[in-house]
Amino acid sequence: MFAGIEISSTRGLDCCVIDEDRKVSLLVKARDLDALKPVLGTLPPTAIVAVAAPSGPARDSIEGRFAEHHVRSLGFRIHLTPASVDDAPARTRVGFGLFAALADSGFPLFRGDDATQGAAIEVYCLLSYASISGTRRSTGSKFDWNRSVLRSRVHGLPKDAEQGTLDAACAALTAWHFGQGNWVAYGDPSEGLIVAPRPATDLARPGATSAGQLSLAIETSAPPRAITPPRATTFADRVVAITRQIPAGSVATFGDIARWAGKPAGARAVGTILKAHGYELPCHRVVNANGDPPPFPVETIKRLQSEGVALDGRRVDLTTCRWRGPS
DNA sequence: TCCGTGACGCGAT
DNA sequence: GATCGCGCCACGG
Repeated sequence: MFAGIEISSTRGLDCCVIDEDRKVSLLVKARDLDALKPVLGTLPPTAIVAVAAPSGPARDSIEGRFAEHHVRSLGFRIHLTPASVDDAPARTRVGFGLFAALADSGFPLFRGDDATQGAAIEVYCLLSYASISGTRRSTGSKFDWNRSVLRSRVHGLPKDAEQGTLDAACAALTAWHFGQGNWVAYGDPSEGLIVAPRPATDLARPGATSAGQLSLAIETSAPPRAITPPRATTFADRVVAITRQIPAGSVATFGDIARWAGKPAGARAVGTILKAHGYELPCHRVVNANGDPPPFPVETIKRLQSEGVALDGRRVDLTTCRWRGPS
């Protein structure tokens, strides 16, 4: 059995279950998570459950999850999941709750291991549609394109299926591909993987990817379970990138940068990294938590003054000049 | 692989 | 306030 679940913030949850022959055996609309839970209890322990929503918050505090960056590098405008649950939209929070409920029901989140039965996987429908069909929607409505992709691949879908139903079926089909071993995964296993059917063609559009930043090519030849180590940007890379963005007239603390780079406790490491990069970065705009600039007394103070940073003696006034962080 | 070092942060004194 | 101790993390020998 292969289940797919789509979450809509306005229309509730859609669930589609298909069998080994990709025939629809169950279609359910649930108003909320509690209404769906009884359905989860009816699934066999070996079922694969695909959910079209993020499985958890981002681990790093600035820029969504690595899975989403990888999918974006393929040209999809996937939403970035925040690091804080409080910042997540309602639909995303429902998704977190759903994955928790699935784990309770015996379908733990797939994290790239060998256990590929009785598992929950995260999917992204637009990616799945493209991977399955080998094409991207160019003209025409999204709805018509989705339906045409599914028409010959999922049997027994009602003619009047709504978008939510289609996406649930697409998720279920992705679960089916997963069950066949015909899948690839994007992202960081410890943070959350997005699973998709193995693409029929190379998904990356020429020019659509910032290959320098995210050279994350997933291995598309056998064995299918191979997951390319996802963390293409190291902590040091992110520290450098963030420091470069600090505007003149503002400063950031080592701790700020460590948090934005994803390691709140890595302030000390930020100092190590910045020291190694010397003059290529505006290191004078990075101060410690007291506002003391790094040890280049005269030069640093002069540069900060010329940029309009408020100084109390040789100490930066953090209350007025602290950068609010990368956008 | 292990271990010492350091442009850090924070709480305690 | 200053200073200390401890934890933290990347890096290099």
